[in-house]
Amino acid sequence: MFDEEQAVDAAMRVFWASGYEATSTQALCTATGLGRSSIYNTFTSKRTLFDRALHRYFETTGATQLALIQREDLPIRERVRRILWNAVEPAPGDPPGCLAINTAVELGPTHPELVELLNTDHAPKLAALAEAIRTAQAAGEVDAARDPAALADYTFVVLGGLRVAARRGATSASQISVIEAALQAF
Amino acid sequence: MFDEEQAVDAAMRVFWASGYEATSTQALCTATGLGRSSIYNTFTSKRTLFDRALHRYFETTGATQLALIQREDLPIRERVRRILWNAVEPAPGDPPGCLAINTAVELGPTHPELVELLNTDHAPKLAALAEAIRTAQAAGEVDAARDPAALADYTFVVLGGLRVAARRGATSASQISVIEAALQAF
DNA sequence: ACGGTTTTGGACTGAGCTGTCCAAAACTGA
DNA sequence: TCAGTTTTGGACAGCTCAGTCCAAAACCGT
Repeated sequence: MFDEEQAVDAAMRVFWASGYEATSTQALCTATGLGRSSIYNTFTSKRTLFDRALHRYFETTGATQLALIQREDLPIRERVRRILWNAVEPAPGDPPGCLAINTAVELGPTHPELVELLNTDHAPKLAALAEAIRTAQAAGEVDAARDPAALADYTFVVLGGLRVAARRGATSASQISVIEAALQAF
Repeated sequence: MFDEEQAVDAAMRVFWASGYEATSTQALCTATGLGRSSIYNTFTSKRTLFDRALHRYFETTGATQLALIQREDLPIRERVRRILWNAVEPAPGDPPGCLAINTAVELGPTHPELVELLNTDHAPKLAALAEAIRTAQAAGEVDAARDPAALADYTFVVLGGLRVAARRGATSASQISVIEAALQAF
């Protein structure tokens, strides 16, 4: 009767902004514009809806991120720069930070199955970036002595750090200067 | 009647492990070994106890961190390495990650007064590290063209990223290789 | 030892939470 | 149009939550 994906999207933004525990089912009803029946009929439980929201987040952000990693027309340093820039130019209407990181921080130690979910989303991006760095090394763009997997890991750790900073209201200027500092490691 | 600091310490670890919202007052009673009366008599509310816990976290971790930043007998790169190593060798009995970062992520966007609190703790460490880097530049340890404040900011962003990774159960090996990659930026 | 204060255990309160239920409304195919 | 199914609103149930209260116990200076 209603657009399911649209409802998941609205729920996603609430979880993203406020976290899992702090989000009430009432807040989800308000945000989606649906009644409790509709939500529970369609999504079974708050937790299931959260999982759907997380999957949607992966699909929407993961695809563009992966595409960016594999843009071979750009030098690797530029690709990494643009990955990190996602943390300084949030799309309008998006809450600060990153739902995946919020989830890892809030629920990681207490919900191992979510950690696994986060990892299965993360692993291919990590692998793709490591592979891209390896190619860049062959082309002489990056010092061949460096470990590509470590550099890929490093990149996402910095991205995570930027996303944490965003949750604290870091200024764009500060984020940008951190990115430039981070790129010196390449 | 009981050791107040010890109670705050126990509460701190529960908040640190599970987050603010997911921690019930009952869990705080169990962890501290106190009854509800004692807790509410002494700490007024869950939120006040959380603030106390956060302050305790600042005092215990902030002091050693600041001391490390100012250890002029060590080269700056080594000091930064040791700062970052805090994320790979957690003290036994400490939950994974960092209470300050967990708080920024979980409560930052919805509780601006906590962000302010986090910032007043963070600012002096940032300033001290920037100053230490400036001194290191004068001694020729670090490229003088780099912006000390940006490098200091960068260091703590990486630390934050490592702490997020720790919440996802990152291996020590991965954390260490990220640290070594991060140090290349200096 | 003892009167006065402080602290404690644990029952209690009211609010808010997730999830259920059902009758009415809306939709469907023929 | 109309029987049959699906979806919806909103009341409801059961539970857990943060916080209160009070009588009993523990503590204290003298």
